[in-house]
Amino acid sequence: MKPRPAQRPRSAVPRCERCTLHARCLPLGLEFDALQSFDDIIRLPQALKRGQALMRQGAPFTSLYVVRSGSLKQTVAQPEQRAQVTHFYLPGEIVGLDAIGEEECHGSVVALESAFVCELPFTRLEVLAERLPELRGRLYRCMSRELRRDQRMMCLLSGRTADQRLASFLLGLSERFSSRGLSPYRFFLSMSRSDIGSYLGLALETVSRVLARFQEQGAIAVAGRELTISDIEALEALAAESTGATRAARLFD
Amino acid sequence: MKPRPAQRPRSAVPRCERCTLHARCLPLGLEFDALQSFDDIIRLPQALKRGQALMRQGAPFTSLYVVRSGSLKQTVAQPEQRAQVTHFYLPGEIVGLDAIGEEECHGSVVALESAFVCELPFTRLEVLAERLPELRGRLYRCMSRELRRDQRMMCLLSGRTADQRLASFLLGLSERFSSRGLSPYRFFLSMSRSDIGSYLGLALETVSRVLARFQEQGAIAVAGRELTISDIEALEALAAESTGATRAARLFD
DNA sequence: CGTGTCATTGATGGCTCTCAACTCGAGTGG
DNA sequence: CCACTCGAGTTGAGAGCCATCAATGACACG
Repeated sequence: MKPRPAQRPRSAVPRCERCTLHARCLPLGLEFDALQSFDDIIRLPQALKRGQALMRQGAPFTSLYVVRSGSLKQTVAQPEQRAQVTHFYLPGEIVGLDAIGEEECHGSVVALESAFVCELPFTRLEVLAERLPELRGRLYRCMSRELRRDQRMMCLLSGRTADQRLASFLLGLSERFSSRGLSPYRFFLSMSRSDIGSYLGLALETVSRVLARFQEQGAIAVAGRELTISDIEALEALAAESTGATRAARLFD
Repeated sequence: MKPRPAQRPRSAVPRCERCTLHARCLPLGLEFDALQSFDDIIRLPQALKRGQALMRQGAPFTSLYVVRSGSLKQTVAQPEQRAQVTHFYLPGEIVGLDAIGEEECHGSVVALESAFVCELPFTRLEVLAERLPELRGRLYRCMSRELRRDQRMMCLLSGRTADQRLASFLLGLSERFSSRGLSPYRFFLSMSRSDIGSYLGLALETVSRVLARFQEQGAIAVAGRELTISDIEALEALAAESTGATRAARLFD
């Protein structure tokens, strides 16, 4: 509520080198002086409350954002369709890569809980990239990694059962939390069942039912949005196994 | 069959400025002398026969390719799953964006028919991009456009019926052919029903059935792989309409 | 003219959506 | 402190879409 009184001095000048996310963020691998330049273009960390929008679909695109803490979701509304969740963003991940080169934001991005983001005005980033080959490389890599991520998602959505989708989703979250130094076995689902369903192409009731079944089977324990993976191997089996008639997955050619 | 005897002199030195795809290709918007540099790094157009692989999943990544003629498909095999078609490439489109910054190719890319591709060795492209800001911008734009394309695909795959997927697919192809100067109403499907099914997350039998039904309804006419769109508005309606209980698509927020 | 691939068509079963009722907890106001 | 409201989540029953299995037809290739 109160407008952060004495906290300002510390965050007034963002310091990437001091950021705990440094190892996972965009400027990874930049030289010291390059990092200084990077600091110069970053805007003050921005606080978002739960439900607050970071960008709105169709609004002019100006900046990329790096999640510093909290989590967000991207939703895309297409004509004649209901809006769908297309992405969840965790700390260290970059929001807005899909709008580069466009005038408008491709989707709306909303905070799922209290969150902080660092703003990277894209025009300044481009100027900086002009003289920092490593930064260009990082950008390319981030984008192509996201392309691969989306393609895995497409594979998941086409022709996998609800069990497989949900198991893969949980394992993916587990891995992302793990690589951020958090527990891979116990974490908080900041998104609703409805969000998960929209993201995975399932009805929210199905999400609820499958989670309950996973719990019966002893693979996980869920209590509201608190999730514990009790048997990760069982979960991996659930993610991999085919519809029942697991006919040898043809990995031909 | 015969190894192109007298044709070589013309294609020996590729000339982007003369290429009929110039308006749709990567170097669009480059100045004349920049275009010259671009010509320098392009390798001889490469011919592919139907079924021949341009890249194989897991092989070292070295180059991007631009499709000059013909069409290709990308397939991605994931552990414990059957391989899936993730992309169809038409003339002017770039193959390999999802492997940038990686050591390995992300998926296999195979020619669906006789095809020509221009090779762009990535290291040389990077060097060139160093001094051509427009080229960097083009690359970013291509990648973010593909990100948006993938996200539309994800929306299509999650929660749309077979009819909607197939109608959207055909409309998408129509538009891509159209923007290449070909007829939007009559074109050749170089991919098999099985490929389409894999791409759309449907069984090949379903693809066949739905196409037959679209024909009954008078929206299209199919004869093998020759496709004619006879009523594009009907097709658009099929792509848009919801499962039957079209409850108002909530475009809230 | 066999052979294989691709495509079509039919019958059946199952996964998941939809509709609906209910529980639970938080926030609000009396 | 309690009743009320609202949203999120759970659970149940039925229907529908689509995958699967299977057989047949079309076509190219050698």
